[in-house]
Amino acid sequence: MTKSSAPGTARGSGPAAAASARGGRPRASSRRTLEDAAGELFLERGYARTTIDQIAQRAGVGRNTFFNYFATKSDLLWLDVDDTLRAVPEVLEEVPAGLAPSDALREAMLGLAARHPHRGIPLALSQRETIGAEAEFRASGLERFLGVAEQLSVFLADRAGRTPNDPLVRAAAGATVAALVSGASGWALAGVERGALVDAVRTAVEPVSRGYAPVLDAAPPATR
Amino acid sequence: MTKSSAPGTARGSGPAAAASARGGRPRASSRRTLEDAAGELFLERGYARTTIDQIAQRAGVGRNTFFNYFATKSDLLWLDVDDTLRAVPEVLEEVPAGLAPSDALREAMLGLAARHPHRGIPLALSQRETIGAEAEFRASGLERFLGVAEQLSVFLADRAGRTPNDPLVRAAAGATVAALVSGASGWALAGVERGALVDAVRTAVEPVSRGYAPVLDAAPPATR
DNA sequence: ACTCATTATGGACTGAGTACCGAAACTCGT
DNA sequence: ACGAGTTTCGGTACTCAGTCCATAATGAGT
Repeated sequence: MTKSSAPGTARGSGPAAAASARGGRPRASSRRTLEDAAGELFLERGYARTTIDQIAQRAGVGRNTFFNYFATKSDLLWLDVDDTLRAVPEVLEEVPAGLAPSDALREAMLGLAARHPHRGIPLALSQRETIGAEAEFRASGLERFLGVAEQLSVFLADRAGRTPNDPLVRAAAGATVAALVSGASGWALAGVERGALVDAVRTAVEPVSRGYAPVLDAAPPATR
Repeated sequence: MTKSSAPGTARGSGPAAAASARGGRPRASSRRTLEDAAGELFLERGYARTTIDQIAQRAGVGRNTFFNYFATKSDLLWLDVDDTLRAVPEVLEEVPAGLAPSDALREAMLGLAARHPHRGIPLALSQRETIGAEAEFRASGLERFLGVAEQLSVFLADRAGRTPNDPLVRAAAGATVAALVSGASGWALAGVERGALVDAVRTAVEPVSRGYAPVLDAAPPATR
């Protein structure tokens, strides 16, 4: 890998983290400037042919300042998604406690989808031909959702009275997230006339939830 | 990402590719030497702290020769798995034609598992503390299995009379592969007393297959 | 004024991956 | 035996992401 910067720390790593600290030099509002500069350059010359130096330069900022805001170049490809993904813990807490594990799984994904802004489609996807970062986009994306899968494992383990390392739990969490990603990317790739993200996600995730229901909702093995 | 080198081209990219070419300088049997040197160094100093130069040097070979055999440093983490993954197309062809799509999905995964050598556990997993390449290991692994998911989408589309881009198809393929990975890594992480890989994979994949059965095995939408 | 915390920035460094080029080593046709 | 074509080997040089470190700028609190 190299970096990754899980969504939790992604933006958090930047100056935005120390939100309400006392003193300190004020941020030159560079973050948004950097995003914009990067967006322009990606459209102009493509992702691969854009260097971090160029981004920083266009933003009128030092190269190191870039790394103050983003841990990785590829973080720029996931701006909106990271916003949503950072809300995962919160979303998981909001899932009603009474639900069967398999239902809780589905509802968690729907809750996440409901949070995502309607226009929050990664540049890399909506302008894929122009930006041309297929490979790096997928790689950096997979790591993000792997993080989600891990959180989901813990959540599911709790709800199902099993351990997070239970193979069944991990498989269910992984498959669910995979379905989520498929649904979401299908939605994102649909034209302007795409429906609601929640619907796309439901269609994709439902079967997984249903499939794991018999094994997941049954009483966990006696051995704890 | 950066490189990736899909399993199909992974080894193929190296000299081993031009198997039965006519003339040319003979390979100094370096491939295996490089693998061994890398393995030693990874155990000695860990993955991250091992440079390609060091590997090449210990193997008594030029740095460039390394890249003749491996496209990426992380390829070294997946030697055996790549062998198995390269057989995916073949495995898919061997899945009986009469099966329902959801069953075909499961059988494909089992067929793949059956091919994998019993001792084929990535160094990075069996020696994870020593090697310490968690992040890069996962990242490079995810890409590989994403490749599998894509092949599986095409396969499934064919078997289900749908298109490979059908959201349902992609979701099913993705979820299935996710389950496969969960099962396989659970198996790999189990101690010496692990059972058969096929069994672990079956347990993980079964529910997904079963879950998608109703939607997948039904007649595809009239519109094409 | 002084201290502390935070951000900005510049310089230097590591290491992966790429490009290019010429030399070695082998096959084959003549 | 010789030359042509082909493949591997290996060196030099380069690009660029990401890290480290030291220093200056800017503000809040006392």
